Amino acid sequence: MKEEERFLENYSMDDYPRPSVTADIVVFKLRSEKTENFRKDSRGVLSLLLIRRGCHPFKDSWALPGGFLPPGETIEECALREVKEETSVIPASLMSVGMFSAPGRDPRGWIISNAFASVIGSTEETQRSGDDASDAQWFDVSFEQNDNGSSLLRLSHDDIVLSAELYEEKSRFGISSFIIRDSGGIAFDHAAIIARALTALRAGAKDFEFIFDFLPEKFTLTELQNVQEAVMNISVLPANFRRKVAGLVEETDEYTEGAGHRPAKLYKRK
Amino acid sequence: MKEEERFLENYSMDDYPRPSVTADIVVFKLRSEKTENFRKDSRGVLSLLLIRRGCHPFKDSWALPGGFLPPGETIEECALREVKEETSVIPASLMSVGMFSAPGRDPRGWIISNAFASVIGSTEETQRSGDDASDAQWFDVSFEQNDNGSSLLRLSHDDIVLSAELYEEKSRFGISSFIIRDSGGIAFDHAAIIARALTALRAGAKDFEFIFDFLPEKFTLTELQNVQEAVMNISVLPANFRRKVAGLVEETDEYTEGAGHRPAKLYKRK
DNA sequence: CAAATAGTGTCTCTAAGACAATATCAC
DNA sequence: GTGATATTGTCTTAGAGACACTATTTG
Repeated sequence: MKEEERFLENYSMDDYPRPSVTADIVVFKLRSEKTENFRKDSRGVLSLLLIRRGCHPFKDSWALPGGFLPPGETIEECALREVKEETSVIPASLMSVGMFSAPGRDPRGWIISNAFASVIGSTEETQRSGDDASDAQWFDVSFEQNDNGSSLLRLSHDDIVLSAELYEEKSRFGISSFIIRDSGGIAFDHAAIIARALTALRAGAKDFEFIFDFLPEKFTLTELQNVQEAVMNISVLPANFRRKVAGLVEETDEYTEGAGHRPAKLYKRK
Repeated sequence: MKEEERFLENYSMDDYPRPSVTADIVVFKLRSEKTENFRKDSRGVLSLLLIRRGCHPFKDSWALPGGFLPPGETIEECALREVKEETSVIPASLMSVGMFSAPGRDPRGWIISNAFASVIGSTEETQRSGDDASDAQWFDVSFEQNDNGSSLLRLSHDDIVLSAELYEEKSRFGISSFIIRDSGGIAFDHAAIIARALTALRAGAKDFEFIFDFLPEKFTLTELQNVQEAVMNISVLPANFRRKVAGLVEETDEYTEGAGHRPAKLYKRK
């Protein structure tokens, strides 16, 4: 083993070019939409966090939160730390949605990014995060995937609307990636990252992997159904939804009150 | 925009530490097992490609094929190139199984790896790849996942047997990763990479994403079933399997012959 | 009571799993 | 014919989707 020790002593990383590595995170949250009618409940709207860039490149454009991977950290720890720094909230889930490494994706040079999707719950405290600083805002998400592979991503916050146009390229090898036709003003290749994160989120929501993470500890089944519908952009019948999640939840003794209609039993995740 | 140009001119990547980035690939293939009885068909065995390291570190240990990401290449192109160099065959599929970035995973320093799973078909030509050089060999795969989270990975080639012991750590955040208890002599953290690749392969095989890639263009339904069974380590009833894949395949006019039993119709992927 | 949501019962259709039976070739 | 695999038919059961109906609260 002396030989190996000697080898390692002489080994220098500087002999080969190295890229900078970043973690970019798509932070999802469910925003409660206000309603005019006192009897009508609010619907959940899927939203994600964007940050207005204060420095070059893409100064003043909207971009995903993220940052460079420092030595001594795993890429997951890095992503988690960045979410905490940007939202001051610990996310309920974090999933990798793949590497983005196309040459030229960053004008600063050779910078590749590992993208993550993360979900934060909609409790009191998290509702405020990203709202105090004008440079971090929650954008409502609309993502329509067309049958011919093209898709439209619309992110809106008040009168700010970012409309990106993409198409999904299914290469051989089972790797499908989104190509940006029109970034809609979203910085870097972040529109493609968001599209892939949404696809991953919807795949996860189909088997109920993430839907609980959007809600507080105790919730009604209708609230849970709202999450599912907002994430997947579908609508399902209450009776069927309840049957499907019956095995995944646990009753509590508590009920909602004061809503102008029949109270609902609160459930916990099993 | 002058301002941005000036910024980019003054920007230097050398101001921040950067890791080396590699792509490591788990190349899967189905090996035909010889049979003694002239009437009995051969069964397929799932196997993967390992390379005996000729240089430090882990000299003489078995490791996954892979290499450093050079500038101007995407990580997928890099993985694809490495597979071609090692097997002289273009893989039928390539899927990312995630980033491995734990500090200390490589004794040479800060080196992080994007791992891929890839499948090559079992045509005449591919059967020879990896067999000519004694430093690249196909290892039969046995991967038993226990209910308590521990799992046993056994790779064998002739009298070489590598037995690794791992356990699956399901952290919060939905990220589950394999921790190596005993590497079984497999270099670096490659035992954990293989475990994750196998999990991804099995998940894909459940919805028939990859099973066709193991076979030549024309195949019998029994051959297809053998792939499914070898990859998932299960056994299914022929009648049910045929019904399930009926919509995914297309008949041809050709049949197998000379097998000592009823000939089978050849199918193509639809 | 009216409006709105909460929650249950049940019908149909499809798909999965199990099992039995028949078909066809090479030796 | 025998031994092997190929292929089809059908019974049962579980789950998804659709729809109708009942229950409960607040203004």
